[in-house]
Amino acid sequence: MTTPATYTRRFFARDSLTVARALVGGVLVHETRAGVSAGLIVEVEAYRGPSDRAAHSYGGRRTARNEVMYGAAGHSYVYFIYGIHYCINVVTGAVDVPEAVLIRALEPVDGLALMRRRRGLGKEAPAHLLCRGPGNVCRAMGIQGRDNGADLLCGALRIERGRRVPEARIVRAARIGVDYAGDHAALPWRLYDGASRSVSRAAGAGGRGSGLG
DNA sequence: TGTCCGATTGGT
DNA sequence: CCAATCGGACAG
Repeated sequence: MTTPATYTRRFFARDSLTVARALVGGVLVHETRAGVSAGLIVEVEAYRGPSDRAAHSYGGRRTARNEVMYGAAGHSYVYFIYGIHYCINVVTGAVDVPEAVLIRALEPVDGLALMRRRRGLGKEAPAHLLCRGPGNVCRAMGIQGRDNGADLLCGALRIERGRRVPEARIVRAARIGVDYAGDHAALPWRLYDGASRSVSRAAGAGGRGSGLG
């Protein structure tokens, strides 16, 4: 095997919508004592900083929780939500520009058995259900609060270059669970691969078509 | 310290 | 549609 290609700091240091688009097709990898797990990124959401009402950094809000959003791009922003789930973001933009990309779904490519175990699912569980939705991504990948701030350019938790997804397959829609953001809730800043069955339920999977022809 | 609420999920 | 479940944000 050859060494997998990685992204550069500069790649992540762009605006979050641009990075979000470029990350579809990337690969999230996590090496732990339990083993390696990895998945193709098929669904993301861009959170665009202080002007974005849906962002944790809206209005320049800066707390212990979202502090890493203000740091260098390419690091993880992991937070705990609803008393149950973790969500992982990739910090983007320049230092002091608090933007991020939320990883909402992966298409599993490695460590499927480990993912099933972490999810508490049987061996028959379909691959496309393992990392469907941001909470499930973290559960299946073994990502927790201690992974907040990790440098995703290298290390146990990282993002590698994967496949190039054609623009024609990219679906852009409103972000999920941000109704509190008023007008901003409708902006098309959720991007996903319309050809993937691994996208979250909210994105159109689990029933009818995905919106792609 | 007290209260409110969430970038979710899974089942009804 | 709704409950689960608890850390974070903020008012006092």
